[in-house]
Amino acid sequence: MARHDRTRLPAPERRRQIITAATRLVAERGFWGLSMQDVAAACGLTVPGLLHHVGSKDGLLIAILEHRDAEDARALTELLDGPAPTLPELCAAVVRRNAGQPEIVRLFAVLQAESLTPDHPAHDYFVARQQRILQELTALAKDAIGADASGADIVGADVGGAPEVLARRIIALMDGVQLQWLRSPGSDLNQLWAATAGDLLRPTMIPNGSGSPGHHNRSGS
Amino acid sequence: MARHDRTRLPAPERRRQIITAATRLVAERGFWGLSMQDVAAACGLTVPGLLHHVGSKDGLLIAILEHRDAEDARALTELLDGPAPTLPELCAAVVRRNAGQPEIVRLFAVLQAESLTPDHPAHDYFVARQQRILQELTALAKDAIGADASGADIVGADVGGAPEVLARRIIALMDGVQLQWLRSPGSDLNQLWAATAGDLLRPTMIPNGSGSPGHHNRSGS
DNA sequence: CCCCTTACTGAGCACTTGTAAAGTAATAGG
DNA sequence: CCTATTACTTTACAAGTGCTCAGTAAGGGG
Repeated sequence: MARHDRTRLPAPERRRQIITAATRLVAERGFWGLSMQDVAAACGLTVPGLLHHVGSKDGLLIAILEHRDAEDARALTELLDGPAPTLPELCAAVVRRNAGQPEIVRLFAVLQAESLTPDHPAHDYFVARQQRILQELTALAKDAIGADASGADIVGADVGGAPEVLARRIIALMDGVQLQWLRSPGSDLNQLWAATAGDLLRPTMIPNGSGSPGHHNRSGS
Repeated sequence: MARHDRTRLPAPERRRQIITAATRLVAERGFWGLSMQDVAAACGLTVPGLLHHVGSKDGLLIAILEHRDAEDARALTELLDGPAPTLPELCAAVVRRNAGQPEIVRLFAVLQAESLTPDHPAHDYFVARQQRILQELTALAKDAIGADASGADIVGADVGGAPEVLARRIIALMDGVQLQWLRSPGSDLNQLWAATAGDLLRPTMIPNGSGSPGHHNRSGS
């Protein structure tokens, strides 16, 4: 059990390793199902050795989430460093990114469901996250709708008056599609999203002009 | 700990009590986070007493899921005993029912996420369930599209050719909306669903004419 | 009445859980 | 080279895990 390899690592590096390993394990078993022993073993050190870096099991989860926040913020600002992105652009970017990291998507799917209980250590985190995402998307949706407020709606369906509703719909659809994607191992998230939800945003989704606004012809799958 | 009340119950009744208690606990903590001790305590008996009825922890989960299957089948056939339901009718019925039992919805949300891992005891169950629901909805979607194949599509958005896509979209949307609903305690699922996804099916959704299409007032958060 | 089925308890097994305290050794700075 | 920091181990603990086995007592059928 106890590794005598004595490969002593500097703190930040070991921390990164820990977070990486723990992320995978939490995505598989959830937080309640996570054992510090498994994480420690995956990193080649003992449990107290692990605790030296993260303090406690809750501390480990917090570390994971903070790391993800930082990572996502970095990747997102890099991915959208151009001018202010439109709503469809942002959706496309997010989907494209998520398609490449199923483990991360699963991490959030599992944790999001698990943390519905108020006494889950990540409960507050996910409440705040949900609220933040909803606000951001609502703002973008307002732009998307307002830009085309002339008459024909830019989105494929009736929005119902509030851009918040459009934001909620997008969030719900993405969560649901991602769940389906994760459950069918062979599938591609990009395809699944484009087929299932693409035409809700299609008109402005493709910058280069093949898609003329107004009508979208029903294309084969 | 050990109850001396000696309230001895007949097997089916105790089983029902166990399943009810366990359902609530699994919905809160997931299956990995569930402890037999908690279930036993909630039923006022000891752990071996509980094991006498369900055999093992996995057996308990199986019992829960089987009970839910039976219960859902019963409620659904009762709710739709009329002629063959259209797709919007079925959606409305499901939503209306789910709105009244958030704990059950949460049970499935948590378990569905947790069981993404193949070694979860409910993995196969949810794979099969997902497949079954998709087939059923696809069949209904085929009818819904075919019935209105004349020109204007019955659904609010481009279907993309395959009724399966419409089914997938509905499933995804419902899963996502339910998640949002569960996370904001005050909200009403009926409203949330109508606002977020209603206009995807609205045209045929309301048989009796009170609801004129076009507007629905915005629901609160 | 008795007896036999059965719902249930008590004790205990062989772990595993997260965490604390104290000691060891590798490394960086002077 | 020496010393202070610190990454890490060993040991230990108290509690909790699912589960087994043998026993007890309640309730229904004869």
